[in-house]
Amino acid sequence: MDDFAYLILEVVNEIPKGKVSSYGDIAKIAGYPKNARKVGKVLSNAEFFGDYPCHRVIHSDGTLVMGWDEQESLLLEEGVKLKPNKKVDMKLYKWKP
DNA sequence: CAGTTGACCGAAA
DNA sequence: TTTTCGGCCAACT
Repeated sequence: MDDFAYLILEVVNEIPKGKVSSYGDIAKIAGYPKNARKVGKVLSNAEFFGDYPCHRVIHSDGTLVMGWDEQESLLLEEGVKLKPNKKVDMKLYKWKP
């Protein structure tokens, strides 16, 4: 567990139910605006560190993360509605601190 | 030690 | 609108 991962997980943990955010935004909030890619890596292992709502983190465009199978179901379970094109409605669900 | 890769992003074509 | 490209940085080969 390094400091970077800790910051990321803190931010992710602050996302309220029914809201989502993007990797880039989270990286920015954490203080590492360029490390968006690493955020993905950390979140992939986030479960190992503890229970975090990493499924609430999506692409900046609102599309679900590529290469991830459970995210859609998890979001629906949280109450986040998806458009027919499998995209999250950022207008309503984009989380801004 | 050098080259790829990745749950990415934003701008440009 | 979709595709391409460059940039960023840690981990892996």
